[in-house]
This record gives sequence, C-alpha cells and structure tokens, in this order.
Amino acid sequence: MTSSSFSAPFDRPPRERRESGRSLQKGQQTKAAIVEAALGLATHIGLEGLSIGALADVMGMSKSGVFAHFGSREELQISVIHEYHQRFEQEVFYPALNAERGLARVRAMFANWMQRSSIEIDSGCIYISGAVEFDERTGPVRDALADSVATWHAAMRRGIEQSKELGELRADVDADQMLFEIHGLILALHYEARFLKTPGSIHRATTGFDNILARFGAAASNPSPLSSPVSVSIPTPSRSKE
Amino acid sequence: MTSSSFSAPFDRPPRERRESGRSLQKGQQTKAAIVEAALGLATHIGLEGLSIGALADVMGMSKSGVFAHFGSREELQISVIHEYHQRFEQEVFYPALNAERGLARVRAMFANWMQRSSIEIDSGCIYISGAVEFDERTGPVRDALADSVATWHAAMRRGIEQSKELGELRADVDADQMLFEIHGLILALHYEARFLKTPGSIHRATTGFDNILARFGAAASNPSPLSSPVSVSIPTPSRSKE
DNA sequence: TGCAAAATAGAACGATCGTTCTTTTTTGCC
DNA sequence: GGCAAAAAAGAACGATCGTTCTATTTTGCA
Repeated sequence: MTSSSFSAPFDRPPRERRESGRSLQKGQQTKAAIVEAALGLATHIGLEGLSIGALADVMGMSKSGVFAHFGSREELQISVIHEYHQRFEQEVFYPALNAERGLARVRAMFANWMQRSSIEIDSGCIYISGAVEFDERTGPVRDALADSVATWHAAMRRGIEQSKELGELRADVDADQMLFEIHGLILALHYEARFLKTPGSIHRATTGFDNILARFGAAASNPSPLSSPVSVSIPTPSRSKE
Repeated sequence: MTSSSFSAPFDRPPRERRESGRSLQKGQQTKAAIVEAALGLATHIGLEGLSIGALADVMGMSKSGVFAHFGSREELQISVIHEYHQRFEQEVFYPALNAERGLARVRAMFANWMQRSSIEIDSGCIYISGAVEFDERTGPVRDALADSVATWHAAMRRGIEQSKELGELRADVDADQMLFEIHGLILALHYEARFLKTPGSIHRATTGFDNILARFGAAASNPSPLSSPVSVSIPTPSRSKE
C-alpha cells in the first residue's frame, strides 16, 4: 500500500497541467495511452528499437502528434521506463508485502518475480534488454533504468536482511551474494527460455532458488536437510495471491 | 588442438577462391581485417548497432568497398559471429582440455570463461547482447548465434557428465540444472558489473561457482564441508595457463 | 455559443541506413 | 611490362529516423 520505499526514485508526476485535481485532460489520457502502447512495443523490440513512426502507426496518430507529448525520444523512453517501474512495483513488490516479514516475504517476492518473468519469456523485459542497450552509455535514460533496477534490488536485499534479523537465514549470509545468485537465475531463465527456447527453464529457476535457500541457511523449513540436498522443492507456505 | 567437438557447426571456410593453398589473396586478408574491426565494434554496440558506414570509417574504406566482401549485412553479422565463436573456442575451451578430464576440466572451463567475461565487462559480449537483439527473430543470424552458444553449452555439459562418471559429482546431479545455474552467474556478472557498475561482482561470480560445486557434490575437495558452507573459496589445483 | 488554448495533423529538414550500379584502381600471373 | 581479374571507390536510390515548423482541428471553460 505505502508507496514509500520501493518507488523512491519515481515519485508522482510533479502536478502538471493546472492545479485542478479533476478528471484527466484529453491530452493526458492520450499520453497515457501512448505510453502504454510504447511499453508494449519496447518490451518486444527494446527501448532503442522503439520508433516514433511505428508508435504513431499503432496509435493511429501522426508522428508529430505523438512526438508533441514528449518533446524528445529520450523523454518518451524515460516515460516508458517509469511506467514499467510502476507495473513491476504493483505486480511484484506490493503483493509480497502481504506475506509475513522475513523469509516468507522473500519467497513471495521471488514467486511474483518468477510469475512476471514467465510472462516476459514471450513479451520481453526492458530491465534486461535495456541493460544491454545502455550498458555503455550515459544520460538520463540509462540513469532512469539503472535507478529503477537498483530500487528493486534494494527491496529484495532488505527482505534478505530482515530474514537474517529474524534468524531465518544464517547470520553470516552475504545479502549481496545471495541477491547476485538469485538475479542470475532470473537472467538465465530469460536467456534460455526466450532466446534459446530451452524447455524446462522455469522449473530450473525455481529449483535453483530452492537450492540457494537451502544453502544460505533456510534449512529449518527443509524436512530432510541431508538426505537430498539437491533439487529439493521447498513449498511456499503462505502465499498472498496467485 | 583438435577442432573436432566444440567447433562442430562452424567448420573451415568452404575452400573459396581457387584451389590454391598459397598465401591469402589481398581480398581475403582485407576481409579478415574488416571482420576483426567489425567484431570490435559489435562487442561494444551490438550486432544490430553495427553499421557498414561506421565500419567503413574505421577501416578507412568506402561503404561499397566494405559491403562487396559480404554481399549483405546479414552475411557480415554471421561472419562476426563465426569469428567470435572461434576466439571463444580458443580462449576458453581448448586450454581447458589441458586439465584432467572431470571436475578439474570443468573448473578450468569456468575459470577461462570467467577470465574472458571479466574482460568483456569493458568490451561487451555478443552472446549476451545478441541474445537480446535476436530473441524474437528468426533467420540465419539468430541461428548462427544460437548454434554457437548451444555448442559451448554442450561442451560444458559434457564436462559435467564426465565428472559424474568419474564420481567427482553426485550421480543424481542434473547436468542441465547445474549448467543453468552456472550460466546465471556469468549473466549476473555481466549485468551487474557492466550495466550497474556494481563493485565486487567478479568475486561474487566465483563464490557462486564454489557454492554450486559444494552443493552438487564436490564436497570431497572441500577441506571443511560443514564449518563454513557459504562463501567457501575452493582453490583450483591444476590450472593449465593463466 | 464563442473563444482562447490545447491537441493533432501535415509537410519538410538533414542525416543515416542497406543496397545497387558504374567507374576507377590495384592486384597477380603470363 | 602488359592484361585480365579482383578489389575498391564513388555516386545515387528509396526508406526511415528524430525533429521542427506551420496549419488545422478539437477541447474546455466563460
């Protein structure tokens, strides 16, 4: 509910267009529709592949009509990133807050992340394509992208730290190390399922997560910690939705 | 030495230009120089960012002069992929064959892979950027890329299987699962070090590999398997080069 | 209903793209 | 050294790109 922590770098729009709080002006809702269409295009072909001409075709508008809402292509790209950030937040982060603080919440975060990633096997993910497109550039687009990713990573790291404080993870666990390995599972899923079309990748990612949990000290919830330490599927007890 | 296994899909050029085995014609060595320059550009800006005009500038040639060597941009991209494949092969795979069959060789493969990945934090990697650029396309470029990656994965999987046969890994280890998790470490390294500029990513990747080895049954070479199961750095005993 | 402002359309710009065609230069062998 | 072939250059093509400018339409409030 609270939009305090996760959405730190992207606060609400700076109160544009008058001081009226009434229904959206026509231009504003058109802009929102353009951003939605742009996000749909960008996930598939990337932020760099996104062109104003193609976007205008999709919208049934003229190039200049679309362009006028943003003033530059960079501003359009940043709008798409902010929109993606908000959706990620609402699909992955907020629902996980319904789970109990600690390991249950970390599990919920990963489960939600996996659900979204599974969908993005078909649609694409601008956190991943954007990283490749902007990894050697500077500027506001790269910064918006990196800030958004860093914010999500910070949220997951916080969950891991809280699990440590609650004794659900070993006290000597390196949260950054654990996050690094989890992130790798998501990236491998995207690579193998979306590019290589390898079957069974989703199961490998979830199995990898269970393996990481077992190793980083979540052995308490593991019924037989020594008999089969590999590929043990630890069920998620309390899930909020899904 | 033997070019038997790893380089399966990319055999030697089909004996172009006469049947003479003598020194390279002028055109051939120019083409080789173009491919080298193209590879240098493509690793930084991607196979899709690679333009014939920019390549001509780098080479000090005309666009049409460069173009004539390939006949199409796709053919240029495929040539770059083949060149990258060969270099990867010679830097990562072949040297690892000097290590003993089994876990030592798997360790050597990963160490060589890591060394190359560490360099590619600065230069980029077309296996990673290419996956994002071509994950929703069909055609010869995507196929060349996917085949090259799949061939390398097969080589690593073979090393894991051999380690199982030699009893250096648990008999019930899922080689695809282990490969998936290792691949994730390389991808996370690239993402966090190259895009996010997170310090310490190289150490996290090597630590992750040690963690995977410890979990998948390489406990025999681990001096104290229970005291500190996290972040244990298992030294690589016999390394061929480096 | 009228009118200013906002939203959209339309045309054109310079630049770059891959590609084709023609011409010139360079190469390698007799 | 001459000569055919290979290699490279040069110019031009249609297309698309982001962007700018002006004209037209639509909106929202008086």
